[in-house]
Amino acid sequence: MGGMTLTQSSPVSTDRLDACVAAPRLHPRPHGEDRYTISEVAAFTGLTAHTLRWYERIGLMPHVDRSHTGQRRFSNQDLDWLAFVGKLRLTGMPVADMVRYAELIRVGEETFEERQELLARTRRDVLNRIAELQDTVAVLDHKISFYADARKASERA
Amino acid sequence: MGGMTLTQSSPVSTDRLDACVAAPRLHPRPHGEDRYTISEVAAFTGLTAHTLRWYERIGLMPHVDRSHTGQRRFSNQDLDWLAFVGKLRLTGMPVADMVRYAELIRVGEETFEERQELLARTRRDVLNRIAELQDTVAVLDHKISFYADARKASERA
DNA sequence: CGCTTGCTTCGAGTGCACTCGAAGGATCTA
DNA sequence: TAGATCCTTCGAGTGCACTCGAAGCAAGCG
Repeated sequence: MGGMTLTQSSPVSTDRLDACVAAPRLHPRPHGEDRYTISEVAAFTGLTAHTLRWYERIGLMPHVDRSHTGQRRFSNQDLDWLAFVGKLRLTGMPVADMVRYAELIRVGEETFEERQELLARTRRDVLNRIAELQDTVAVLDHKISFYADARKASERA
Repeated sequence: MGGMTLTQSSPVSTDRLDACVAAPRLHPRPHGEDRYTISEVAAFTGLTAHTLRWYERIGLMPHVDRSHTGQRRFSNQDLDWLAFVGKLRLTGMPVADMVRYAELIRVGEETFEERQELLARTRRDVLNRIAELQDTVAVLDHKISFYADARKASERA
């Protein structure tokens, strides 16, 4: 697990309104020089070249640019997208759902509503997940303090 | 996924101090009648009988009682344990780590410290996970409001 | 010029956590 | 006493998300 240093992701592909806004040095190279090779992207994201090609194959990358000879050239937007995918992965969202979202982006602006709904559903799921985890922390705290008390008691003995 | 209705879990096995305390009706049957068959437990937890036996096989169940003829009879404590395991599973903790914890319980009270440490580590991990998820929610909010704005704008047009 | 990196396609392997089925027998319940 | 439920052991299958290797060839770079 190498990195995924990139964090702030802006809406991708069809919505490039804030592509360069409020992002001082989030990308390895500035707009204009953002034509990364696959191994560069692998280094930045911690994903392998194999996995990056696989993402593209299954439709999880909304179209990566190519050099005149057919080599992949990833852009800052692609990096943003990958960072976003990384976040979604952390939520446990199945890859199939991410692919769905990527498809909607490929289709165009008429899918804004559906995209919003998908993200809203995801958001709801993530909040539920957070609640579950907080619940778990409570249980853990309970048990941890039990052990703390027990050990204090045995010291006193 | 059937259920796992049980939620509050009390320290299990070696620490039965609060076994019946502050738990008015958390268990299907009261203390004394808590000798559940495997299919009952399967119904309560949503796990299959296969999975319950598998948990035992790999050491994830600290010793289930048996009837005089060798059939499993689960106790309320076993149910608590299963509920706890369910919570840990939600955190993404690998089964091997849970087995480790179960082993420590089997060994006895001299492992209190190690158990406490293990739980503390887990707690830390869960808190990190929560932070990541909150981060993700922020990204999601960002994108959702982008789509909301975009759709409002297109309505105005 | 040679080495590294990249491309494609194909297919197999990995790790995790189940999940299921079957054989062959014992026990429980109505 | 019949049919449901339980036991054991064994081994295979599933789904997900990679992960890797190899073949065979094109391109980049020092």
